[in-house]
Amino acid sequence: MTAPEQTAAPNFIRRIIEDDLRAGTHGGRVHTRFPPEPNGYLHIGHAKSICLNFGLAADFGGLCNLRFDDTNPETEDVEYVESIQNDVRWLGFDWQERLFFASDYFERLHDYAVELIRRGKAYVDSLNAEEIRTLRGSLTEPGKESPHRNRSVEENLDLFARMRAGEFPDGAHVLRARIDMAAPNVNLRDPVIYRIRRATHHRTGDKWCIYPMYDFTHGLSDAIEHITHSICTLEFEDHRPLYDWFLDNLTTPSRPRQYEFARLNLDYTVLSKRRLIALVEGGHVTGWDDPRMPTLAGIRRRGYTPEAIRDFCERIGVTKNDTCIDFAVLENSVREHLGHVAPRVMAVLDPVKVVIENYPAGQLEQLPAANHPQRPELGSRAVPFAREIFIEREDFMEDPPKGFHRLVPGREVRLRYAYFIKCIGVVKDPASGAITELRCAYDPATRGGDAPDGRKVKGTLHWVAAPAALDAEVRLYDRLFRVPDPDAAGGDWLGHLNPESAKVFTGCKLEPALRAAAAGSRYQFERLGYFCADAADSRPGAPVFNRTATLKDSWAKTGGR
RNA sequence: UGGGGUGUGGCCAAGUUGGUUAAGGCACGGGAUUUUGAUUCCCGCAUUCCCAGGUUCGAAUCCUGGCACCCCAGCCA
Repeated sequence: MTAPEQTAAPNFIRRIIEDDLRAGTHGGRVHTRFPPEPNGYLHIGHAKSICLNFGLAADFGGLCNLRFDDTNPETEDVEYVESIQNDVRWLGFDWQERLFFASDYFERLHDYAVELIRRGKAYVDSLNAEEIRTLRGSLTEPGKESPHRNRSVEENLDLFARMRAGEFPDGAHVLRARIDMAAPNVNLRDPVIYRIRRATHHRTGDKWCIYPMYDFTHGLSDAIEHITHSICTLEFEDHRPLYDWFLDNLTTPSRPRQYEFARLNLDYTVLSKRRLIALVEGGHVTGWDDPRMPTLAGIRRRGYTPEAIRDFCERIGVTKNDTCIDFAVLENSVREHLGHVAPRVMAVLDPVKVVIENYPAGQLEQLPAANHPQRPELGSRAVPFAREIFIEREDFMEDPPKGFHRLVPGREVRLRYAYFIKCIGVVKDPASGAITELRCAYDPATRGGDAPDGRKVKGTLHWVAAPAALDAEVRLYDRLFRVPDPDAAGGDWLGHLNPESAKVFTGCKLEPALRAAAAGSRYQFERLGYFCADAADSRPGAPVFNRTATLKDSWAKTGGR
């Protein structure tokens, strides 16, 4: 088990567990589970649940199972059960040998259903979906009983057996719990617990043609696994009476309790499965692992670390409040982690050539550069320097606003780890007026970046020597939507997609050490941000980089850019 | 009066057996340090806890009444 954050913040669920432990409620055990349905990829919202469930188990000396809630074969697929396991593992959690599937319990679940029928607590209804809906009543009016509600136990047993045997077409009958059609909580109005569905299940194949519903399955699966605290999201709060009803009316091996917490909402993105699927299928992103997606696969490809995600989940807390987390909190978590572990390196995204007139042509010298100035133990590397280098186009201005302390005609700046240079000329394309080259002079006495006479310089620029530069593609990602809440912004939520969420820069100039960057490795491109070698598109010797996050930029904030 | 939930600073969130000046994080503002306008480091940032009454020597914490927002009528989970 990894990630037992020692500074576990207090929350209402921890308090419940502490009380249970004190009272010896579940025999002093803590056993949770993360129960995804394998019908989509995991996203950052699931990470909150994963960290909560596995984290609680770890902190209280308990266990956490991974259980797939695979009761709807029509929407589920092995592709998802694989990606989900992969993502949970990546996040840093281990379910050891406790990988379960609700489908493993189909036989037992079936027996529980039979037990319910025997006790007169369930019946086969032969109304169609439309009729059942009508009789269910409305939120303010009670429902009406089905004409089949009082069939005999024998008839119900017979019908249910024949449902299982495949004697009826899909939809012909359903098994319903016999509770209360007038219950103010509509979930209790004789909920359907089994339906006939001839679909090939990704695990049980064609063995079954009847499948149990979530409400019936979940609590019983929890009981079978001896789960103590079954933690789910708020929308299931109304289902808790049902959860309890099944456990109260059946003889189960244990008595789990359900608790609900608020799901995560994040600024400038969408987290509903339906929306995520729409983004993928509509071609608005390149796939589930598009670096702009809030999926764990996307976030991972973007360069986020598991540590950062866990830290984020720790910071946002666990409550029942309906909230929306500021995107900056997530960014802060990655910056903090990457700031500590990412080696520094230099890369010029939008290059403009600089010719240092007084530097010997043909000369190439190696200058030492720290891999992490705050962590000398991470060592240093040699960076080549030459007469022709590239600097960032936006680091030069002919007519700068006040406060701009980068390169300007006649002004001296420092090239990081190299020399002071002064701009002595600007070469432009006569036709367009665009700057094509800058002419500079360097001071040989400032090698390494310090002036022996103690003179100071306001700006320090990153740079890459032209003869040694590695050409590469770098992708700059930004928030997927241009409004904080795409659903509430009016109009079609897709209309709020940020057209600039992915900018591809080709011909970027990187320091040569990056040629060896392994796919997935993360760096800080000095003064620019954190970048990660794309795991899918990088080739040996030819990495492609994704921007994970920018560095904070107080100059940009003042409107300097 | 359908049922269930939630309301503490811009965004999160401690605080819950009523008792000093209402934690902390993010964001924001100011300052120091700085060969990344980054990092780090200080300092500031709710006389007030959805509102209105009430109980009390004392309430974010108790009572009453409002208001706002979220979820529920799948043979989805």
